[in-house]
Amino acid sequence: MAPGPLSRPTASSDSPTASRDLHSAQLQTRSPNSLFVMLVFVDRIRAALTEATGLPSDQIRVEQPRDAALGDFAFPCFPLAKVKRAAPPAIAAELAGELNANLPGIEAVATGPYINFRVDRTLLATTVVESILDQDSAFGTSQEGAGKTIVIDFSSPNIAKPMHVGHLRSTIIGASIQRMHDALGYKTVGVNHIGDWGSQFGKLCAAIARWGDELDLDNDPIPALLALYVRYHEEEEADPSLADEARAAFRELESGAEGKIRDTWKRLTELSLRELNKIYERLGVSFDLIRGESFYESMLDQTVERIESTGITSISEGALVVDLSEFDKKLPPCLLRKTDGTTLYATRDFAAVFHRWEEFAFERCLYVVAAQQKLHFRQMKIVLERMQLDWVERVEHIDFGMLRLGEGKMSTREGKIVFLEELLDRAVSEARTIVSEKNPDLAKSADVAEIVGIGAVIFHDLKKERIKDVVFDWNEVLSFEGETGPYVQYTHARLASILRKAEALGEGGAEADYSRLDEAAPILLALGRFPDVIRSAAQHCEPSEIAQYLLSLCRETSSWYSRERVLGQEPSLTAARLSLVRCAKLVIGKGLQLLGVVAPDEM
RNA sequence: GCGCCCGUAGCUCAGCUGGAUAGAGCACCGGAUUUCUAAUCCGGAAGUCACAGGUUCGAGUCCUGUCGGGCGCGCCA
Repeated sequence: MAPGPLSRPTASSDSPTASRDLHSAQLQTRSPNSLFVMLVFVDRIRAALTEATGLPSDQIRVEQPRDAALGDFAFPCFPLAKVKRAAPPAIAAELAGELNANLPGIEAVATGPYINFRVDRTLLATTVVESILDQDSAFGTSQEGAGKTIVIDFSSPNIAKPMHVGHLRSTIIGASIQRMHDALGYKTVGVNHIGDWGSQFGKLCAAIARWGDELDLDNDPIPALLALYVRYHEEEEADPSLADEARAAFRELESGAEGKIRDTWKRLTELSLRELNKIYERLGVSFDLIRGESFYESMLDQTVERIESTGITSISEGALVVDLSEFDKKLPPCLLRKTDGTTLYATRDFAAVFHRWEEFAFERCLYVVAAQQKLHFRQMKIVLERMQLDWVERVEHIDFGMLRLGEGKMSTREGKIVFLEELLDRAVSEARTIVSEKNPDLAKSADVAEIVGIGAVIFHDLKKERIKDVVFDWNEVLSFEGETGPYVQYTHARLASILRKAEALGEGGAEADYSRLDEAAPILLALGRFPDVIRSAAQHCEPSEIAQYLLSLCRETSSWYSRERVLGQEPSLTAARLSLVRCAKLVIGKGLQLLGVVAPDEM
């Protein structure tokens, strides 16, 4: 491809989309009373501390001890040292006694300058397990976002180009952010702002006008289009008249005139969308709206007029711009119209954001777009600010790091590229090999291989903080051991297997004795944190928080079930452990679903 | 040149609004399977948290500077 940019340049050098159904059997957002389990304990501790210290409860920070052996929660006494004019360890020792009297079921122990709290194991197990079983699939969800709308612009590839690994990030991250907000009761609108407009399509239409007869667009059209695009670029260098032709074609397109150019463009869009959807389907991604830049075509004039009417525009070197240098000397101007009168990326983004505001009155409008475009969004926000729109703050660029293939940027032209389809195919094929090795008798092994292969790819992309750059490495993506998606899926499958066996053996009917789950305290504490994790991840738009949480939960769980046997114990013990298994499976499954990874019951 | 982002074990990464001896995975060494999937678990070895200052009772975490890497800087998207 061309050296050119993508619609929303992905984390590489090009860009495209997906959705949330397959996977998202959307979180049901019920249970308005859904208690944040750990909050039950933390609130009590905080209240007791308020009582004992006189500090306002919002100033009391209850944290987790470094070492879990110390306790479940901790309160550092340093801030009290000044007020009380005593050494922190002395304060801790003094407070511990008082706290113990006021916190039935929670033990307070002074350790140096800290007070560590340990919840009674039976109380912990009962509270967490019952809370989860009670809320079932609604566990972790809430209604805190009810009545608020979040618009999420993600994936947004350019049409007429193949999707490559660089397009994965926006798609996967955006879809996950949408699911997290769904879980919190927000109304979410996932928008695929596909790149179906701009001078590049002038080029493509001109190319088709010249050589289109040689094309077979019905079968596998994208590579053919790509070749055409590249050819146009090459010949353009020798013959500058091609550039004029392309410009003329885009001008005609943007004029709205019906005719050959417009027909060609329509056909391109349809063909491309069909291809894109194949990938989205495999990734389990869907959109509420597929609105390309062309959707805003009819609004461009009024958009420019609207900005002009606020008096902040000017003409610079023949182009219509908003000068930003008085705001920040370092900032280049924002271009709204080229010398030839046509619009730019920014113009269309303004049209889109105005339209979205009018349609949705969003709480937040998130742009899941590569960090490379920081300047673009910064300029956009400053223009909105200068227009004195009071909703500027709701517009946020959710940026993420670039994906590179070893040296330098990806370049379709130079063949330095990994196509998305190839990546998915290889991952699935690798999964197929491993499935047949590890579990030759598995019934639906082909389905499982698809789930595991794709799961590995998605999880790999989401486990790191999104701002970090990624150097693409086949060995890393195709790894199914250690901190990977398949590891989490495997943990889920084994828990499912235990439940299946219990069912078959008719075990678990007895009344559970939760006092027997003390060995599982780390798991219970982790399970109880889940609702908080979702909330935090959504607020930060950071799927890696969920991925990291799942890894640590799975570590605890795997370690536990390698030590403790569930089936065939005393009935009350088996029942208690089965309940724990049920809870862990539920949370792991739900966490994976938020990431867009399918949780298999067997693999 | 200017601006933004990143810099934690050999490699890839965690480390919540600054808090108690910096945690995982991979790779390496050594163990665990007549019982719920060994895609697993347990143990060992491995770090001057890029460097230098500063703020603080306390800094991997905040501030400044330096170095290294990435990205961006008007008629592309």
